[in-house]
Parts: sequence; C-alpha cells; structure tokens
Amino acid sequence: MTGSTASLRRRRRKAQRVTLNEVAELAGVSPSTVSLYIRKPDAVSEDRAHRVSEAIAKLGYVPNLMAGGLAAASSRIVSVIVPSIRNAFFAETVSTIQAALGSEGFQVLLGHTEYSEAQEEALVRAALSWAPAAIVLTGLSHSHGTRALLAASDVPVVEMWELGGPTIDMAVGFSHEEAGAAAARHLIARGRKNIAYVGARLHEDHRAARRADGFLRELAPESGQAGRIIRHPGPATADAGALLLNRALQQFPGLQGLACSNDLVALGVLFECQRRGIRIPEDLAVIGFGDLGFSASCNPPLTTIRPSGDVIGLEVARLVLASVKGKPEAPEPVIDTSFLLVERRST
Amino acid sequence: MTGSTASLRRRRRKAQRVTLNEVAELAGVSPSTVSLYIRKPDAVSEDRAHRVSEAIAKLGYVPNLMAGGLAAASSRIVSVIVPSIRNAFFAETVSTIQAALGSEGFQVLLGHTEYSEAQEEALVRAALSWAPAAIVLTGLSHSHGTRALLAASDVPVVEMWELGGPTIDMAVGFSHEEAGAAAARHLIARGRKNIAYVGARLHEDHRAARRADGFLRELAPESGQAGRIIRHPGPATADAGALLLNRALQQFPGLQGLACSNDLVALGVLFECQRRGIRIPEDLAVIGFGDLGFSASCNPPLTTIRPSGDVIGLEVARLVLASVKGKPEAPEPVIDTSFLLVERRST
DNA sequence: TTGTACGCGTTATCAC
DNA sequence: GTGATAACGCGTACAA
Repeated sequence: MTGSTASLRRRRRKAQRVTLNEVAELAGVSPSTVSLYIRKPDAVSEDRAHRVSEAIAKLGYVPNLMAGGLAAASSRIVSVIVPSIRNAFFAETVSTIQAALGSEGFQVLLGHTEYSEAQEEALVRAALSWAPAAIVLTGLSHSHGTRALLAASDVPVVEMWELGGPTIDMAVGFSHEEAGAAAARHLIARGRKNIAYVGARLHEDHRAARRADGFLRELAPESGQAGRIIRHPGPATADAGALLLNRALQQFPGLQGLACSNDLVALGVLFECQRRGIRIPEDLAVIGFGDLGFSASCNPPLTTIRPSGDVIGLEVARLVLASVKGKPEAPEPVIDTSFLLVERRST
Repeated sequence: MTGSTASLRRRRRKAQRVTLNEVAELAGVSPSTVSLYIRKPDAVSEDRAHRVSEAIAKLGYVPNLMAGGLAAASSRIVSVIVPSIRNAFFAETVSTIQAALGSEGFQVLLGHTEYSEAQEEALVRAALSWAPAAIVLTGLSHSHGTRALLAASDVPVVEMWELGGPTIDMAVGFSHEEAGAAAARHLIARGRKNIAYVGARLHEDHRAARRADGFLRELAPESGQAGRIIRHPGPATADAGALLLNRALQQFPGLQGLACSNDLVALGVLFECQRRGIRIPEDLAVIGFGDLGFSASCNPPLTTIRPSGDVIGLEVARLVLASVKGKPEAPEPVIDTSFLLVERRST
C-alpha cells in the first residue's frame, strides 16, 4: 500500500543540552548579558548583541523555559480548557486564541473536559502546575474544587462563551438565553404558530440548555406549554438532527417552525426534510445556531444565529495579554460579544 | 442584553505557593519522601503515605512541574503541531491524542502552522523549550531548520497523517496518493468516463495535492491528460465546493464523475447540484474524502474515503507512550493505518 | 550597559 | 523505606 518508507533516526542519544552559560562563554560575555539579550535585545550594546546572536546560532541554543519559569515564578503558557475541540465553535475559538497569543510568545496548553466538571477540575489542577500566565475556561459552571483551586492561585482567569451569571475573574461571551429567545421571536415574527426546539446533549451542554430556556420563555405567553423541547442525549450531529426532526413531527402534528441547538443538527433536519418531501421554509421554517461554514451554502441557505466565535477568541486573547502586562485595572473585565441573527432562506 | 453579571475577584495577591517542603514539614517527613510519594506512592510506607496525602490535601499543594522538569531534565508535555485545528480531521486526532495521553498524565501543547513550514519551525523551537516528552508533527514535509532542531534534540518525534516518504523518527498514517488513486478507480469502476478532481488549497496542503497526484496517475492510461484537476486557493469549505463544481462543469462538458479533496467541498458540490437540478449519482457521481460527521446523512449519502483519524490519534499516543517508557525498540515505528472507501449512494 | 551571587522547587544519587 | 545533598538552567536583585 505504501511506498518505501524508512526511519532515518532510531538512536536516542543523551543530547547534551546547550545552556545559556555556554552561549555566554562562546560570545565572551556574562550569562546575564545573554539572558538580557534574549528578553530585551535592545538593552544590550550592539556589538555584544551581535556576538551573542551569533553564538546562539552557532550553538543552536534553545532556551530552557522550565528553568526560566522557575526562576521567574511564572510561565508564558496559557491553559485553554474547552468541552471538546471537535466542536467547531471551540475549534475556531482555540485557533484564534492560539494565533493571537502565539505571536506574543505565549503557548497554548489544551484541555478537553468532555462536558465533565470533574474533568475540568483535574485539568485546572494540571494547568496550575505550570504557573500559567492565564487560564481560559469555557462557560460559567464549575465545580467547587475548581473555584477553590483558582481562588488559591493568583492566575488570571477568563471564562468564555457564556455570560449571565457571576464570573470568577473576567468573561467574554453572550447570553445564550437571549439567543434562544431571539430564535423563538424570529419564528413567531415569521407567523409560525406551532414551533419547537430540538437539542442535542442538553443535559451536559449548559449553554445549549440555556438557549432552550430562552426559547421557552418567549413561547410561554403563546401557548403556555413546557413540552416544546425535544432532546437527544448524544452529540450534536446531522444524524441527531434527522432523528430529532422525526420525533418532533410525531410529537407535534402540524409543526411549522423548528429551532435547532446547532447548525449541524439543522443540517440533518434539512436533509431529512428533503427525503420526506417537506419543503423548507414553506412547510417548515428552520433556524440553527452557530453559522458554521456550510450554513450559507445549504439548500436552502440556513437562517441561524452567529455567535462570533472568532471575536470571542480575540477578546479572550486581549484580556489575557492585558492581565499579564499587569494593567492596573482592565477597563472592562466582562465583555458581551453578543450574537447576530442571520436571516437566510430557511425561515 | 445580559443579566446581572458580577466579577467576584479582581484582586491579584501574591499567593504564596505551597511547596513540597511545606508539605514535608506538616507531614513530619523529609522532602524526599514527599517527592517519592508523589511519583511512586507504593514505594512509601503506608503510614507515611497517609500523613503525606493528608498534608497535601490540607495545604492544597499543587506540584510545580517546572521545578520538576528542570530537575528531571524532561517534562510530561507533548507538543502536537497541526496545520489547523479548524480542520475536522485534525480536531478529531488532537482530541483523541489528548484523551489518550491525558489519562497517562501528559499534557498537550498545541500549535498551528497554518500550512507554513516556517511557522512549524518556530513552533518546534518553542516546543523544544519545554523539554517535551515527544513532538507530534503533521505530514512528512518539514523545513531544513526543523529537521536540524529535531536532530539536535533527543526528543521522540511522531509524524502523522502521511506515509510514503522518509520519516524523521516514527510515523502513523497512510498514503494519500493511494487514496486519490482509489477514488479514481472507484469512479472508473462505476462506469464513469469523464471524471475530474476538485481540490481546495492544493498549493499548501501537500496531502490533498498527493491525493490529486494519485487520482491523475490512475487516469493517465485512460485519456492521458493532465488537466483534470481544478484548484481553489482558499480553504476547503462548502462554498469552495459550489465554486469548483461550476468551474468543473464549464471546463469539462459532459462531466460524469467528480472526486473532491474534502467532504466539505463535496457537500458544497451536492448543494449546488441540487440548485442546478443535476441529479446525483445519475448525472454526476461524487466522491469525497474524510467521512466527516454529516457525510452519511447527506441526501444522497456521500461516498467517501475514511482515513480513520481516531485510529491515527490512538496509534500516535501509543507510540509516544512507548517511546517515553523507553521500550528498547518500538516494534514498528511506521504504522500504516490505511483508509476505507465507504461506498454510499452518491456514486 | 555589564557582571556576580543567590535562589527558584524539585529530582536523583547515595548513604543510612 | 528514608533522608541529606547536590545539581537542574536561568532570572533578578545588586553592585560595578
């Protein structure tokens, strides 16, 4: 199956690590000068700077950040903890954070909670072991232990993707309840009477659950019922969307509008409608959440709510940077990135 | 927009860090014993182990991994460097790696190259600063500097997602040329005469380019032409798929079969076909690559090539673990995970 | 601007 | 099984 493939290196030598001292020796300067050059090149005289940079290149010197961090009692690591990187929202945000922070010399230590608070706590503890410059958490719900760990440390904390509750330190996001309410209002404004919300993993995904809450809140004056939500325990996939549509159709005869917890779910709904001959939006109006890459290209294009994951990432990075540079008081530690209802042809 | 939101903590105290010495003092044992207990709990007598664990809990001790790493000259960090975490393939693999490694006490330091070798080199250099337990790279193409950096270190290296060339150390993946050839063969076997390959970002994504090469290789005996590839410079999105379909239709009148560099591209093709009234597979057979979450739920379900990203992640983690535990000779440093052509209704 | 001395918190080695 | 001791490589006063 595969072409010729050879392993070039199987030896594992001791690889004496080049130290700052050796660089200093070769350059004919003191170690502290080298250290200074690395951190603030401009603070060193031009002629020595040149000699040092040459020595570094010649020796292939790579700084030992563990030693540096130990001496400085802090590192340039930023721990980013998300439920799952497979989720496109978080992939986008993490990508943005890493890009913004990377150019400033920070590195991202990644962790997945799989929607478990216990797992999150373990990840926070592990992160703290590195004296990180900051810790970025997803959402506002955390275990008692997590809060205690964080409170006992002096590490800046940014909570992202959710607003509308007490925050630990800083937060960037928006109210998911409002987003859910906006979806309901949109459907109602389009004249749909018989509407419902379908969601995946609502028992674990607090934010999707809050969107469902907001949806229901707008519904209450209409028909007063609480059962307009259909849940799927598994992850938000197109498959789940097809399943959920069928259950919704069965449970609510004459269904006219459907809000989905995720565009992926909406995609599944859309395909299943095609199969069953249900016309969108004539027979059923569909609104998603996320405005994922494909949402505008669907047939019909998907009306959805755009949370601006990249803006969240950017603002998170900005807060991290500000808190590291020790701004006396960050101007606004709670940033509402809001969301946008993007109306397309599916409603 | 948002409910009441208060920041509970804005103070930044010095937060005296609890050290191993303090734990030892409280437990009434020597620091060495505490250190030993943390690394090998069984090597400590039961009664002392108990006292130590109690002291740790009482003090809320969190080990300083920078000090540990400095002393041990190695860390439990694994650097994983991918082109982009927004790409579902890599998101899945990274997720799998992090899960498998996390349970063994390793942490993932993430990096994105954005398909730039220079960026990759910078990331490798940064990773090396932490004396990582291993470095995981994507693909087989790396800059000279990257190779030099890696060769000068004794860090185990795993290259993933590609096979079919010389590897630095260990590799897990498959031949993309074979995958492209398989797509062409499948289309030909289904009786399609006039077929083409559409790809996004082929100039940067070496693996997608090699799939195109393989596709062409199978074609050659048929019609001898080299122009059966259409490129889109941007990233692989559904949008790009729609664009590419239209260009393919225009360039190759009577087109009967289309291989896409990515299922997302295929999704866009599929929707555009719906809009233009092109029937799949009657008028046009479509095959994708990736078997992403939605591919089985499409209408019609998408024939595609499944690369088993999770298997790659698992094998990468296994190699990392094996090389860290210092197995004298890993049984097989080059693992072919192969791929699966999943035939569904779009061909 | 440059150099000296010290300590950061832990692991590894060695005696006990 | 346990505990003293010496590194580990670098930042950071401080002095020059």
